[in-house]
Amino acid sequence: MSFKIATWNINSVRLRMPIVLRYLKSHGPDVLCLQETKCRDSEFPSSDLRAAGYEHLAINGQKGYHGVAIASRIPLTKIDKREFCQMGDARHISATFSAGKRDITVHNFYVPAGGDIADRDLNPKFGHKLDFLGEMADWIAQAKLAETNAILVGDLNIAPLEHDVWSHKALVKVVSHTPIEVERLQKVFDAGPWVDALRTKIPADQKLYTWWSYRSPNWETANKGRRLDHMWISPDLKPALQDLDILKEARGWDRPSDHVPVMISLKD
DNA sequence: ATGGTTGCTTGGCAA
Repeated sequence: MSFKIATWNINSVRLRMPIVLRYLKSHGPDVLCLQETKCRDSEFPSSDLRAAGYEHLAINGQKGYHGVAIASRIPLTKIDKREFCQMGDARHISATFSAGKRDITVHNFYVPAGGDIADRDLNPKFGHKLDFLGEMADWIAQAKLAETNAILVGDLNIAPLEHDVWSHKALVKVVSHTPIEVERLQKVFDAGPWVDALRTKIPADQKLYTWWSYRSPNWETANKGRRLDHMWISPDLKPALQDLDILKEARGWDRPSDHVPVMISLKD
């Protein structure tokens, strides 16, 4: 027996319902975490997800921007949302579910993208991103979130390793891959400490991407991707980690998100 | 070096 959990920045859940349902049908995650749903809770396509067998929903949305949600085949309890940086943004939701003998809590995050200029004095959005990561690290450490039976997923908007981007040299000053962001993300990681599920399965010396910009019409041949989406697990879950599936093919689906779904399976 | 595209909305951000 194993269970599957996936994360996907969907860039408007209402617009993407055809491909969400396609993914659920073809890959059957037990739990799907979405980011950038971009709609109010009342506008969330709950009935379509329920009809597809994902009856248990945890939604934290807002009009037009951000928004996170968890759709699950198995019951969700202890649904909780946390606000960061007193911005009122919908960027986190958590829930607990039973997987075999374990009760696992998943934290679903959408970290601020941070704007275009990697300087907090010139660009408040970059400062917000750094502050958000600081609050994440403090909370994870204080609440001991990663001690046991915990998973952190989401669009963290940072590609930390050299081979998480198509060219380390070309992107080292580009927001998402700058040393200060990588350092802040590392503090969030160490606050667990977490285990990087993707890099446990695919070594750090291999290129690995989950996002390809819309601004490249030939995204597939150019392949200038970045690994912005992450799945971290508490150390006790590492022996249970089975498979990893990064569905690059979904970037080529009709009216795609610029991110692709990432799924791990864990034996229970 | 710059601009490239998409979504939410319909002018201009945000990503």
